[in-house]
Amino acid sequence: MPGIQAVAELAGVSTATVSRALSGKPNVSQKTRDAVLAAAAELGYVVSSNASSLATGRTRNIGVVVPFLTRWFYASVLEGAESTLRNHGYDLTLYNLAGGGDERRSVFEHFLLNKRVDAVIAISLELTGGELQGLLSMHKPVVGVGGPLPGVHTLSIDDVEVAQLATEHLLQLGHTSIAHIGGNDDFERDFHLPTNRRIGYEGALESRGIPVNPSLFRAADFTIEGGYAAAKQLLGSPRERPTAIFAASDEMAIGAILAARDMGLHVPDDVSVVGIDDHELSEFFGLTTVAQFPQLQGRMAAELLLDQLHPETRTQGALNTALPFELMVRSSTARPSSGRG
Amino acid sequence: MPGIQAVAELAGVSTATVSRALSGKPNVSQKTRDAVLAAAAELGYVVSSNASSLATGRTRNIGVVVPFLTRWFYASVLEGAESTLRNHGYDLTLYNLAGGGDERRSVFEHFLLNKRVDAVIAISLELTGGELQGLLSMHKPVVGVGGPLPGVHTLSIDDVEVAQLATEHLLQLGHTSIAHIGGNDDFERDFHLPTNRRIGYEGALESRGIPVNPSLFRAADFTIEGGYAAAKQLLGSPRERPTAIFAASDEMAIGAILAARDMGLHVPDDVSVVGIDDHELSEFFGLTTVAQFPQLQGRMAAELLLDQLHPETRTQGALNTALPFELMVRSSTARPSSGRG
DNA sequence: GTGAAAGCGCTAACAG
DNA sequence: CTGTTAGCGCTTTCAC
Repeated sequence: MPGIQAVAELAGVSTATVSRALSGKPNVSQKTRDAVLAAAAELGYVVSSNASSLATGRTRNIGVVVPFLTRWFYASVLEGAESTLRNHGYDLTLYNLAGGGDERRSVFEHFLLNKRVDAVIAISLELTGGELQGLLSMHKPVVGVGGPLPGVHTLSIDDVEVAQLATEHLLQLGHTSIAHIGGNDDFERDFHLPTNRRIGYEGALESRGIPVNPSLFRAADFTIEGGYAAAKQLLGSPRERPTAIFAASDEMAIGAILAARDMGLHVPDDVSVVGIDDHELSEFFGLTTVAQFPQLQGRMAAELLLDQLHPETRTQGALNTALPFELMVRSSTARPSSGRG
Repeated sequence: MPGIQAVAELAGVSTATVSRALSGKPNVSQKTRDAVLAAAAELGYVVSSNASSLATGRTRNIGVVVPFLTRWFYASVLEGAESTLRNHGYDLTLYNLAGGGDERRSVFEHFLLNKRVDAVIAISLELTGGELQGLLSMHKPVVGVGGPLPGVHTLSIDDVEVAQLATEHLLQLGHTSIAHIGGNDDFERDFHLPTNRRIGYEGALESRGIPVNPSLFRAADFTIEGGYAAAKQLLGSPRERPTAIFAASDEMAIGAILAARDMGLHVPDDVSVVGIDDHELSEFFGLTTVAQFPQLQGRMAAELLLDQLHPETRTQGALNTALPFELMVRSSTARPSSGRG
């Protein structure tokens, strides 16, 4: 494991010059630079990032905190962030909060407890004032994904808008009896996502003069299983079986499709289903959905952060950036069949 | 951002004592230790892991390389590793190879290029001689999950055995016409997993004197979609429709269940289906499967590594540890119905 | 354009 | 049990 000294000796220059040459600093003659590069290559020299970090105060390592790892959505955001960061020469250290309980505190103390990261990306996590304070007081830029965070750059999708779009698609097809499978309270912490989507849904109905029917709402846990159970309730109602279901996530929407099938109902003839996400399984199920592009979200978060880390390139923008979304119409939605109510 | 010096002054001791007290070293009087702890708390002092790493040569950070992030299986292994590492005070830096192409080389050069990690966990990755060499020559312990790696501690499941168990379950129920949906060549790199599972399947058949019928085999890509397509082929055969399908993964098995349903076949009455993994969706689909416990695998890998990092506690074991697996019988398998062949 | 030297913040002998 | 003193391996003024 040769050090910078060894390279310096081999190249016949000082360690200072080696450092300059290797980090692409301007004040080095081409000739010297070549010699240093050759020497470094010959010895297989690699800088010690610790030593370098200690000297510069920057680690080229950023922390990413996620609430779950095994859900497709979060894994995708993470994937987007990881590849972008690595392409820029940054490492990513991962903190997963899924364990619950003390995990969270331990993670945030970890962050503060070791200045190993230059910055933090928080995915779908509503940081507390204290957590944010801690990070910012150590001059660690923070970027949030999923909702607004006071005083921090964030990226988020307009959940109200997205839900409205999904519902409008159903309305435009002619549905008037539209059920909604929303998120339950456990997910409210996460920027009130269930409430926002429900607001969008209700708003769309009301703007068409359709009264909101509370019995057409069910809360679930964003899983296929949860969506399945909720849909069974909804579709089993003998009196007011809806002709369409808008689920707050694709996984729940897929659960709804499976529930319909199990009840002998045909999608979309008997019931239309629309979700949100564009989950990897959605195409397979022919699910109409509002796509949000999690990998892109991860990438954008990483880029936003890198921007902040390199003020010379800084492109100062608004504090909260709106994320793109798009209605993907597939085969799970159609006009309500005339044969039924 | 107070340094160790500030704490030393406040506590009225030397920096060496602060260091000792804070890292729980034995030679410190209780009284002094308390004073130091108090001072550190008062100042909100946190060690600089860089400085510490530089001085000790150890980073308390370990690198984890995964081939994919968005597949439930890998995410689960990662989750297991992350939580146990963090519980032991280690950070995890993540390297995802899903991008393909140059990613892999860049990652391994990264590892060698910065001594930021103390060790590496490679998940379902058959490292090349060069990659291994590089790591080991820098004295970085490596633990592999998923298959044997020369000269390195590894954890792996006995794929032949697992496949045999799944197939035997079907045989014991009385099936004789058992199809197999295996993995395609893209997954061979990964410790020949498809081949091994196929060997187990064929071995089980042969030991019962049932000839292997090549037309009852289909290769797919481990996804629901792939399993669906393969199963359609298998079940659509007018002459030799199998009474059971053994899929090399739960996702493919779920695809098979959905295919059967779409063809109007009933599971398990018309066709039994068994998979491998115990995927998070398997219970929902009532899928009989051979569970392998990915989170546990991650945890065990982390523990094995920590063992190697702390030789004082070292429990030297075999180079390759067998991972547990277990048949979970649910409702997708039953005796072949007497009404059919 | 290049070298000398002073740290970055901590830990680990070595004394005492 | 505690303090002194070297570094760990690099970067960065400041001179030349």
